[in-house]
Parts: sequence; structure tokens; C-alpha cells
Amino acid sequence: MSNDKLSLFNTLTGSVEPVRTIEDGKLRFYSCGPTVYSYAHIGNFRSFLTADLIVRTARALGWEVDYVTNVTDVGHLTDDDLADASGEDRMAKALKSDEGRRFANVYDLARYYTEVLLDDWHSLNLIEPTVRPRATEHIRQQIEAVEHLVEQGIAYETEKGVYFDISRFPDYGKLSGNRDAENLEQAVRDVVQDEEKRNARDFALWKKDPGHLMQWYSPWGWGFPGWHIECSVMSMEYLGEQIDIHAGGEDLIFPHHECEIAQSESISRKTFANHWVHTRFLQVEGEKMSKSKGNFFTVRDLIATPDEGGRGVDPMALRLALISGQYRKPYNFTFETLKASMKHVERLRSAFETARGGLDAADGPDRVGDRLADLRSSMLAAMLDDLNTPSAIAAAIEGAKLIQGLGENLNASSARSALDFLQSASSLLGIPYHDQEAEDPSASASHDPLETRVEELLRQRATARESKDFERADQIREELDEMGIEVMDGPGGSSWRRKTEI
RNA sequence: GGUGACGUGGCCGAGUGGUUAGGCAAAGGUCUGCAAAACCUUGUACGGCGGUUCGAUUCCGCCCGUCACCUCCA
Repeated sequence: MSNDKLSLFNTLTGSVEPVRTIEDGKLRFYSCGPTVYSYAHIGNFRSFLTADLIVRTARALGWEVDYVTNVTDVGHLTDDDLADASGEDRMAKALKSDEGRRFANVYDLARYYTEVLLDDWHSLNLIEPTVRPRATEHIRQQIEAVEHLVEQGIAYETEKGVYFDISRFPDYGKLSGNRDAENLEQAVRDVVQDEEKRNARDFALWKKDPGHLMQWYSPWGWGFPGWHIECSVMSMEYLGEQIDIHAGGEDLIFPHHECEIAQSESISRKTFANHWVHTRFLQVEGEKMSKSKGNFFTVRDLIATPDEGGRGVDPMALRLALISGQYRKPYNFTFETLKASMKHVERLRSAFETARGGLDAADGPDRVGDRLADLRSSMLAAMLDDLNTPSAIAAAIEGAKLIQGLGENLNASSARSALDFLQSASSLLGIPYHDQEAEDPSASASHDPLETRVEELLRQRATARESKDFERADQIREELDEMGIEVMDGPGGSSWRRKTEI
């Protein structure tokens, strides 16, 4: 393991290799974003978190990062294209669903789910990309790319659309290993049918469809772009013809990324992306996450308060839980892990409070600096080693325990080392110590009737405790418990929080 | 059928050719009016069968199991 090189598994070569940036000290990075036809779920976010951690780790190395992640706001075809030749897409489907009826049209729906995506993005403290391009805002570039491919004789037009001619790209299959044409053709799945396609593997660059809910005028008439072309185009627009890393979920390896390579490299005649990084799907409680199994969770399902129908999970606990398995291994998301993550987040926060408190203490010899510096380098080393988050988190927790262990004895210079350490853990893992939104409810003045009631009861309880009326104090504790409030007594008085529903 | 991963103690998960990951949970203890937090103590695992080796959980082969993709998917 190298000390200052970021190594990642490269799907293209099948091995972990150092990321060698095209330009020294600068990372050009594209990460595939979601289609916004519904609420993003925790599996989506596991993949976005991988991208986030790549950016954080690269920055920790002092690299400048150009980070582009898109929003796919064009509906693409569903697999019952055969049954519905008019070309119903995911968004059109969503619009007809119970959830989607309230939207006036498909643009309205896309706009709503994009906003929600960004809310969740902020809740989980994901880094803002340098650019967040939307497919619908780059239609012209997509049309031009397709035109270029047609001019080169690499793409051809039929009655139904424009297709990429696989036979013109011998490297097709280099990413996924799906090189065997016959196999693909005899796959059990039905493929998009067009009698005029020259090769069953040829994929759509443009679909002619005057009935599609989103359509644009092109040299081939009214229609909409193929799914893969948007990422090629947006990546080239903002990062240039060649990039260092391209990332996404493992399901995107084929066909999406395979097709992106074919298109992009046919256009530029250069290697599109040097490093391909894919995040594995997660399972929930040992099973595939699916609505029918009742183990399907969106971010908001978990972080919304119980009054809002959620489970009141601290967003940072959710974030930590989602990164507590390495991105490249199958990960079993469980509520046990989520509970453990809550403890970890609290532990980090309280270490931070301890450290901050120690700044005002008398000065003295720094008793933790060296050990924390070691832990900090092993934390970074773990991340550089193919984003070994479990190992990095272990180092962060160990540091927090070390700081907590000093407690009252923390002097000012130890406190400064402690804060240094905690701050680098925070920026590397993306776990801030100040709640961005859910500030400690007991500390904030609020007009929430529940909070007013809680404060009142706590005052009564404090009085009862002062006069040693513990029976009354416990009674109030119980009453609050029934209201979903947990009370914690400390040396400086009592604090409280909403209990979570997990 | 094809391609690619993965299988570690009750659970989540590092790691390694011979010496303790870590966390959560559990049990006992210290502290605290109660509760929480914190701290201390306890617990020896690597799917199966072969092979290489002085020695394999770690390398090799086969098998079993799980997951993903094979034109909707993070």
C-alpha cells in the first residue's frame, strides 16, 4: 500500500490500481446520477456516497477536483417496450401511478423529484459537484454527437431511430466482458425490437417517437435521445474528451457504460475514462431490497421524523451506516448497523465537545498528538487503499475513544490535537459534528407545541429532583417516554431528544 | 447458457502464510437517586473437499452457496 497514492479497483482491468491523473494534482471525475422518476433509495445513495468519498479522499491529497454528476430527467424505455411499442418510459409510468397523479406533466414530475434528490443529497452531507448537468438541458449537444456518429458512418438511421453500429467499434465489451455477440443475442431477455437493426446489439442513440411525453426536434424528426448518449456528451462538455474516473452503480457496467465507451471513443478517438469504479448493490437484512419484501427504504423513509411518517434516524447515522461496508463488496444493510452507527456518530460528537471544552483548559504537554497523528494517517491510508471505509471508521472511533478517555484531564494543547484529528476525520468521512438541520432541540428556542410541553415537564422534573421527589421525577420520565422523548441527565442539567423508530 | 464478484465469531465488518482488527449485541462490574453516557472485564471465527507448505482462514484446484449484469435499474 502506498502512502500518498489513491488506489481504486478498475473494472476495466479487473484489478486495484493507482489513479494516475491526466494532469498532475487534478482529478477529472464523472459520476452517473439517477433518473428522477421517484424518491431515491438508500441503494442509490450508497453509490453517490462512493463518489463523495472519492472526492473527499482526493481533496485530502490536495488534489483539485472537477466533479460532475448528472441528473437524468428524460424518461427512457422500460422493458415492456415490446408490449407497448409506443415507448412508455419510466417517467410516463410514474406519472400514471398513484404517487404521480398529482403532477401536471412529466416536467413537473422530474422537477419535483430532482428537488427531493437535492434535499436528500444535502441531508446526507454529500459534496456539491462542480457541475450538476441535466439531460434535458443538453439535448442539442446530444443531437450533434449523434449527427457526428452518423456522418462518420458509425451510426445509421432506420424507420424507428438511429443506432450505433457495434461492428464499427471492435472494443465493444471491453468493460463488461460481454464480447460474445451470439450470447447477447440469445439472452433470455427480450430486446428492443427493430427489424431494421443490423445487429441485435446495436443500441439506440435516438428514438423517433412523436408520442413520447418529452420530445425534441432533430434531423430525424421528433423524438428523444437514447439513454447512454447524455453521459458521454455531458462528460465531454464539462471535463473534456478524456477523464480520470467514471463511476456509477454496478448495474451500469452493462449496457450503460459499455455504450458510453463505444460512443465517446468513436467520437474522440481517445480513451474516454482511464478508471471505471462501480459500487455494488446493497441488501437489506440479508435480502434484495424490494417493495414487495417490505425492506425498501428511501432516504426520507428513514430520516423523516415519526410525526412525518419516518423513523427519525439521524442523517449522519444513516450516512455512516451506508459507508460502513466497502463500496466494492456486497453490503448487508441492517438496523443493527444503523443503531451502531448512531452510537458512533454520538461518540464522535461527544469527543468533539470534549475537545472543544479542553481548549480553555490550562496548557500542558500534548499527550495525544502523536497517537492521533498516527491514527490520522492510518485513516487516510485506509481510504487511499480502495476506499476501505470500515478500516477508516475504526481508526476514527479509536481516536474518539482516546480523546474521550482524557476527559477532564484534557489540556489545551491536547485539545488542539484532538480537534485537528476530529476535523480531518469529519472532512474525510463527511460526518460533521454540528447537526446542520436538527440542532439539539433542547437548546433551540422553538414554537413547536411539543417542545414547549417537553420543556415544561422537564422544569417540573428538575424541581422534583431538587426536592428529592424521585417518584415524581420518574413519573415524568415515563410520561415523556410515552411522548417519544428520551431524557438524559447530565452534570449541567437534563437534555432530551426524540426517540428513533428503529 | 454467458460475464463478474463474494462467502470471517450472535450480527456488521477489517486483515494476514505462523503472533489481538474494530464496532454492535450479550454477560459481569465501576459510576450515577432512576435512566443514559462513559470506563473495566469476558468471548478465539474464517463455507466444504482436496493440493502446495514445517505450517493456510490467507496460495492453487474443484464443489456448494449468495449476489449482480446479459439493453428499466445506483
